[in-house]
Amino acid sequence: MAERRIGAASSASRAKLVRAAEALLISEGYAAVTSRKVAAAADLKPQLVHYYFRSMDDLYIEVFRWRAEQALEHLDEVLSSPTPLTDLWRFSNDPNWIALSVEFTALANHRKNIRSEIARYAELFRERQMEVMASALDRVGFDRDEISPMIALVLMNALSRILAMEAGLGVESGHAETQEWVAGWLRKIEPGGAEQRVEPG
Amino acid sequence: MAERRIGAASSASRAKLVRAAEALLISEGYAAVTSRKVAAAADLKPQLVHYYFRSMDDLYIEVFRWRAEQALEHLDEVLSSPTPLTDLWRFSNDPNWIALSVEFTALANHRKNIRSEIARYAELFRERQMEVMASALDRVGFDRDEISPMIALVLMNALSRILAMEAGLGVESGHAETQEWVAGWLRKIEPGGAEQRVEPG
DNA sequence: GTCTATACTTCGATAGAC
DNA sequence: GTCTATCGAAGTATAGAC
Repeated sequence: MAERRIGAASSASRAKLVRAAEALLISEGYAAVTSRKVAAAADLKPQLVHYYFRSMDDLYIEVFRWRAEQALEHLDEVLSSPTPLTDLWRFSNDPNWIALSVEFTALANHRKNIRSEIARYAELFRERQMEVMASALDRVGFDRDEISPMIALVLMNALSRILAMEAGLGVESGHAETQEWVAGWLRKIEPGGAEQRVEPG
Repeated sequence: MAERRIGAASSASRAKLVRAAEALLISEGYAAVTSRKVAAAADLKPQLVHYYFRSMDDLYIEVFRWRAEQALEHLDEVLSSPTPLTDLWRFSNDPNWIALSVEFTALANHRKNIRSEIARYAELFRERQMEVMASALDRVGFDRDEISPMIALVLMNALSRILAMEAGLGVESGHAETQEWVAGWLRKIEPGGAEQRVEPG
């Protein structure tokens, strides 16, 4: 049978749908991202979702790609920041980004297409962030045999994500103490970033 | 209007539904946990789900409570283990537990009832795990001013969860190195647990 | 290229039979 | 106390009009 026609990638309606879907994903979760709700939020007819996207999964993937590309560009800026690690820490703490991550992780666990797309970008992120971490540690003169940039990166990433996720749930035990510990390290490595530190919690 | 009647908590059918729902949650995600699919997996009629649970959310919460209570009991056993930290690390790495965590975290972000239930248990877990961590560090004679048990706990928890989540997605950069780093610490603190270490990845 | 009318599937939930 | 018959709402997706 003939393939159903798909709307142009440059369409304004299409872009509206992607942005509406992202907002819904963050505020209500992937199960609430239905063709009807997305269309309503974009002020369009539900059937348009299926005209511009072959399936709902395709729409999810488009949302992810759009945001991931934005994040990669942001990482490029961070790389030339005077306080890259502090910026990196704050970036991983962004509530919207965390909410999206949770949704996509859940989705990815059960949809092969989405999983491979996320894995691809996750490797890109780690690669890009490694440049940031390695150059930051080098600049302060840390010995690579004592503190591995990769381990430091994975650690920082894990901490920021879990702290943000827990904070979103209202779990706070140990957060203040851990945030202060991280802040101490950041002050040591990037004295300039200290005063712009985000409040813990 | 009169409240709909709800089946007895001791019912065998009810228990079958909870277990079927958990299996579905892990294998297909919360969006796939519908009354019809749960009933089919439990070999019961779909309407029974609504007889035993006021809503689907109530069923999700019941699944969570059941598994969380099991986890708390497990933590009690770990507390008296010769290698508590190694056990804790392995526990947080359990793929089924991680999959459930991801699903419930996503659910909790958008459902107040579920969120408060998860937050409640998360605090209980941290409390119980703090006993494990503090006693383990004390036993080896670590100085609490140099290494805080709470920070060590949050760190270990964050690492194990993120590593397991990423591994589930197929993301592996830096994992071997980080796993080995953790294993090194565990060997230092719990020499007995080294040879039973789980393979990284 | 863009959008609408419509098909038909599956959902949560309740009222009522046993 | 247990289970079934059934409803109305909501879901994805396609075929066809403009």
